[in-house]
Amino acid sequence: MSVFADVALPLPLRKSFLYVVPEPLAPQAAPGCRVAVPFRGCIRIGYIVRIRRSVPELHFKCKPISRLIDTKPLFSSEYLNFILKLSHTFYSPAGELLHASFPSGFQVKEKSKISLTDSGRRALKEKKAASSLLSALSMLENRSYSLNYFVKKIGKNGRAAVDSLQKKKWTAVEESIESRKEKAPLEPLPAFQMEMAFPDQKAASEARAVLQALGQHEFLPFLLKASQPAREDIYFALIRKSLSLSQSVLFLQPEIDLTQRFQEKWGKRLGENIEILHSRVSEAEKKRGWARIQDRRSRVVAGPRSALLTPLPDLGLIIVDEEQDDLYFQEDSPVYDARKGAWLRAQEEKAVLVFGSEYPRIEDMMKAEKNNFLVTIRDKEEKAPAEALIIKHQAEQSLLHMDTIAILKQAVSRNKPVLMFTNRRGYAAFVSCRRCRYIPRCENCDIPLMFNRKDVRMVCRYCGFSKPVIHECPRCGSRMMHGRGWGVEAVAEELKKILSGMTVESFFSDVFNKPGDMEKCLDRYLSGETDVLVGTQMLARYIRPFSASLVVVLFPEIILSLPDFRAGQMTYDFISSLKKLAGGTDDAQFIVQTGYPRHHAVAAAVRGDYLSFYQEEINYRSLLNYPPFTIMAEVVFQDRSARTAARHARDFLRWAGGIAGVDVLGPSKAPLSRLRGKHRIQLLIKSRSRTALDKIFSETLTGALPGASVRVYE
DNA sequence: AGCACGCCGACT
DNA sequence: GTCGGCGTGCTC
Repeated sequence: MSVFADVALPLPLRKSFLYVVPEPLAPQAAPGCRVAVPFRGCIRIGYIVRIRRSVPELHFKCKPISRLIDTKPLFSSEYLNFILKLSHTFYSPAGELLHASFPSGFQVKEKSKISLTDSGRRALKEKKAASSLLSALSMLENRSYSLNYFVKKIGKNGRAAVDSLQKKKWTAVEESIESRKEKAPLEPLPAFQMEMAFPDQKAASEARAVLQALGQHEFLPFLLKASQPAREDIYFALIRKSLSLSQSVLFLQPEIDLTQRFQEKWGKRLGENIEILHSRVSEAEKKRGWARIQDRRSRVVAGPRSALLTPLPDLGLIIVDEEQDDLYFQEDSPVYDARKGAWLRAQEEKAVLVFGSEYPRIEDMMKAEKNNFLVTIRDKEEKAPAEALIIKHQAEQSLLHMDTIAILKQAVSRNKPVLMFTNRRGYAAFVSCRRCRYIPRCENCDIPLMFNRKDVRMVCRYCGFSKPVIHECPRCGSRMMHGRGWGVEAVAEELKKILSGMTVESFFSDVFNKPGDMEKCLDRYLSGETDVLVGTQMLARYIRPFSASLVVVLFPEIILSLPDFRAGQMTYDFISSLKKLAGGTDDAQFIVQTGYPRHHAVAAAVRGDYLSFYQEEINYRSLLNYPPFTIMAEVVFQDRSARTAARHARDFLRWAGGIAGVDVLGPSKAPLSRLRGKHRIQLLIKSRSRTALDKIFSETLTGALPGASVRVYE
């Protein structure tokens, strides 16, 4: 009786492939093992995701696995199940997720060789084959080739040709896999020293419920609503306890820089137990780190969303800090939301899950309240918070209201450090013709080009496309092309005029040419050399709380105009993250200049009144049937040709529209209707239940969603 | 994805 | 008449 295996390949294919497990390999072949398999004439590396003793009648030829790479599974069954659920939830290829789960330093290369057999030699001499096969045979007369190279070399029909050569036994394939051997042995680990002093007993005791959950080997979620310092204390206590229980910890943060700061601050206290994994860590270091993790020598893995895909033995705790941050969503394939991923993984591993935020995502807050896992920590006695003020001003009139100017002048004259924020990069958000309203757009993406003053170019912020700025309108010929919308550079320029004699600097990525430029710019501000620093929300990530005497936010309502049900949350997040920076001195001020002073997201964020914002937002979402009141899936079909994208969308609609319990809206153009040269057609699915949504994305549809990405909101 | 098949426009 | 465009379907 044969044994079969479902093999997931690291390709953007949403299905696995069935192979026969040859008799001798059967005892060791298990889910989580890597295998080499014949696929389209080539040999490829894949992952066994399931072993089957029997299969239904097959309508295709099931090929045998060529080689088993791991005799023991590379992934635990918990990890594999987590990946399969993640794959199912986000309709993301399991093979790609598994492939991203270990450093490329451990990945094996396929090195199979093809050569002529004796009967092949005879066939060549007697010329008893079709000419295409003969020419392929003659290539092998004097030498052997790497299989994958040979297949390409014969060109057209290469795969079919190799298959028939093999069937006739004229050629032989010597399969071999090259894995890069570990050169240096793992360095011995220094004696483990963990600082025993407890940072803040009080904060930790308030989170007693969370601490007690550790070690129970049960899935227990928590939403920790607390300020950053209070959260840190609790995280430390939790990590410490997990380590004492010999459990591993996964610590996720939205951004690499935060992780680096975490390492600087906590690394020493946690001893050598901590492993930082992110894209800036070198491959060699990642490989060593990975080995230490599998060895149980490192028990804490910290990193951004991608760190979620790190197999960890005895995982007992997952922390997702700043959980409201949308950077947790991975947009490029394999697509996943690390928040949902953390949830699925904690469930599978029976671990404790801690979401932490000062102003949680509405969806998570509601879930936590409803299911009673919200832990609110009241603030410690903090440094003097800033006086918060809203100044009503329309963007069209002038950049700054006279009151804003007065406050600015006063702060600067007293040598106070000032930060100013806008959420537009560059000089102007876009350029337009005053006469005919023509707006130059990106050739690859359907968005207006941003005007970048520094190099007198118009650039696309999505794909980087740029062209020299035009002064004459290509449509009506007028010379009335003007920049519109204040970007960081334009704000800085305007400030220089108003605050003559003061140093004003812009902070955003395009301004920095050399590595280190950014740090120098920050240093100039922190040392007081720069009077006013202007930046986007990005700047806030580099400034510590309570370090500015005056923070001015310009027109946060730009976010509110986005066609996104989360715009309110984004606005609240934007304002709150900047409000944190102001304070420390008695006369510190936080100013928001806006045309919508009464919008609930703006007003509540300025007051720091999360609960009232939450109530308003919940009402709005309930009224309009948005998550968390429905599960929403946004399916975007992308293709170079608009027709293909639309056809796929229609095919999908035909299928999804017939499912009971879901509303399908669209197809329509996606908010970014063209991106990097690809047309984007969107469908929105609103579903009451997960089961109905699951039906749409069930196995029956696997592979039938070409070029589509799915984003699930719940 | 990547590749081969198939069916319609401008050319040695 | 063919070369090649890309639209279509498949990979166990």
